[in-house]
Amino acid sequence: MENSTRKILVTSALPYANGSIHIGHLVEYIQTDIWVRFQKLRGHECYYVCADDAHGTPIMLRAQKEGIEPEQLVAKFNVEHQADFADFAIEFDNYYSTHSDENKYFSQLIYQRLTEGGHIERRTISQFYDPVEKMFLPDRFIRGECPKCSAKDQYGDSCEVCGKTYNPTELKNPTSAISGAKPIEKESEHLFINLSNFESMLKDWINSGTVQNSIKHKLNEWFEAGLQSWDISRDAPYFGFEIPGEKDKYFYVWLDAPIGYIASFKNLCERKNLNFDEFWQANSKTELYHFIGKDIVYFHSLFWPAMLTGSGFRKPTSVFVHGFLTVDGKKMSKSRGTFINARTYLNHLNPEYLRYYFAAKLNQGVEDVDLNLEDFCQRVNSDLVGKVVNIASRCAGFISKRFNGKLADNLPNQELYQQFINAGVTIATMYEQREYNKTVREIMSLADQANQYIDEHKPWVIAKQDGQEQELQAVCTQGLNLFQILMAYLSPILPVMTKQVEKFLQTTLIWQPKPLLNHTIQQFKPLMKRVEAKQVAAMIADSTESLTANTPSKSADSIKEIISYDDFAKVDLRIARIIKAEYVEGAQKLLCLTLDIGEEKPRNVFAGIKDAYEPEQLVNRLTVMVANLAPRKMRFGLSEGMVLAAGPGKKDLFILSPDTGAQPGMRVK
RNA sequence: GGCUAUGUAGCUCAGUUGGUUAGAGCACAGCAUUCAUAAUGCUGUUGUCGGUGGUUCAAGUCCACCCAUAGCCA
Repeated sequence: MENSTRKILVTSALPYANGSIHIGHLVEYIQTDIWVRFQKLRGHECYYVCADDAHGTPIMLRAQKEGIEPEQLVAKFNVEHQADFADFAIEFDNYYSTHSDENKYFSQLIYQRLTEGGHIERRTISQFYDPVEKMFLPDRFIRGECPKCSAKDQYGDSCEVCGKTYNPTELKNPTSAISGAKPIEKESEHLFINLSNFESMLKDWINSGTVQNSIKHKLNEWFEAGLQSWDISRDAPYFGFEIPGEKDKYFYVWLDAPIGYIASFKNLCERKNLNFDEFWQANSKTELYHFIGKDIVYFHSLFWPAMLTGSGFRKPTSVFVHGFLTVDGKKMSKSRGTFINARTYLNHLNPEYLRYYFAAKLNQGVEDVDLNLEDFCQRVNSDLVGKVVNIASRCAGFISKRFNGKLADNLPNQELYQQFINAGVTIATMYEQREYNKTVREIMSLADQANQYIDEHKPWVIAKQDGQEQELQAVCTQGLNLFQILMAYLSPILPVMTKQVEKFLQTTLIWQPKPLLNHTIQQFKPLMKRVEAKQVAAMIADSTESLTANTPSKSADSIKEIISYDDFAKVDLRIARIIKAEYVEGAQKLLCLTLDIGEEKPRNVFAGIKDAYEPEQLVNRLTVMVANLAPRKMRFGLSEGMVLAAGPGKKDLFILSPDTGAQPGMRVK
């Protein structure tokens, strides 16, 4: 380990601004955050930047569906993401968005330099085009029958049934997932980065220890297959940055996404007055690391270094690839309740349980990480509560009660203290190499030693002997000082508990602290509660539930969990008279209903029942509506509630009718 | 389908270039202890090392094939 101060820039992959953060994402952010906190703790100059990945077709379409501008959608998720990260104690130096001025500037600059360097080529390609929505369709938005096994309703790139990969144009009976229309093939000129220009540079770079071995193998395999040019343009309509000098062409989201690392850092530099060039110029002496998942290796170890080199910037020092998260040995699943959103977790459990558990499992490899829920409870409880916190808990009582919070003025076992300090060398190496599982094992074996020390000296026996006060104070002082070192080593993993410990010990934890002697500490308060299996069960139930609410399944719809009357009473249902029903221009499924529920002004509600009812069938009918549902802005106007209907959908939808005698505005209860 | 990983005790994982009776933590059992959030200490049980075949004096470790799981195929 170098003694001099290193200058390090670290990134995590940019989460897509189209959905919530879930515990799978958190593996990476927690892994990165621990590494960054470790570097900072050791006195290095380290910056951790990230951003939302805000561009692309899915975001454009989702915003359209919600009837808002993509900027609004992206802004909403930015706030949500930042709140989730903050609550998991993930501490970015800057969290930004790829939809920013800085990113636009760097995207255009890099493109311009690549053009000048002769790395951009043009080619006309033929793609599926949705004639209704008037847009080219990304593979994921085309559905059809698999050309090989004829499985129905498959994506445009591969078949989930037989695993075959193909081009969307090979699908049988293709339809647009957006409009349902039959797509037509249409030609368009696209821009490509000529990757083969960078082949020898990439080979050298990849074979010089920048990625883990298994990733190197994978990349070499791609080299053998031959590098193809990379399509970096998309046609309008597209949410992204326009390509300078082109008409209706935008940068593909994957071009400006990694540039977001640069942009976010630039933004930080301006706020903190840092030297941008020192970190990004071609011959930079600083270190640059990207933490990513194994699914995006391609972008970060081929395209990205090529883009950087071709535009006169430095390349990453290393790309650190990790595996995916499984829960109880299986892929996260919504139906099993193991697709757990960050916020759902936070509603039930302490974030540091997860930070610790991931740390206890993570290594520098690319294998998947398994969250075994039973193991999670046992591990957290026995390691953190039973071993580590217990050391403080069993010593602090004596110090408070018998010595008024004052520690002894010397350590009875200097040697043991020094042994703990010496272990820091190994622990630091393990942190540096991202072998957190080894770090944790090492720290826990120290915790075992500390407990053995206390057990050997039996303060509870000494406490009952007259004239042994000094001995009692000394043993407890030793125990608490060993605890101090353990917490210092754990502080990158447990930053929140670290703060509580600093308050308790009345000190600031540094990497290898001096013993606290002749020093007054505060009364001990429990630093961490045990995880209870029922909390985990509640979290799983919660995750399972949110699914049934979002995607009603056609078959075997099971009854949801029992709710209280109070929960039910929150829904204000009213009898409504449909005074007007009309088609909505441009809408696939909607009818616009005007509803009288006895209010001064009738309500305007959009209902997805166009296939099931003609407007004239509905006029003057009574039905039931949810009157206190938050109004929702849709592409066609504001919907002020919803009418209730049963059935699987399309033609099979049946709205409710009250019995004769009910009047508009009556409460349904 | 091709490729890349992974598969070791009930659970989570270590096992260096092949070398004696295969390890750790958790869980479990017994004993001790009662300072501590029933926490801690000591002792102990547990394995056809995914399967089959092969190379070798010797294979968890190398080779081939197969099975399972995950990812990638721009």
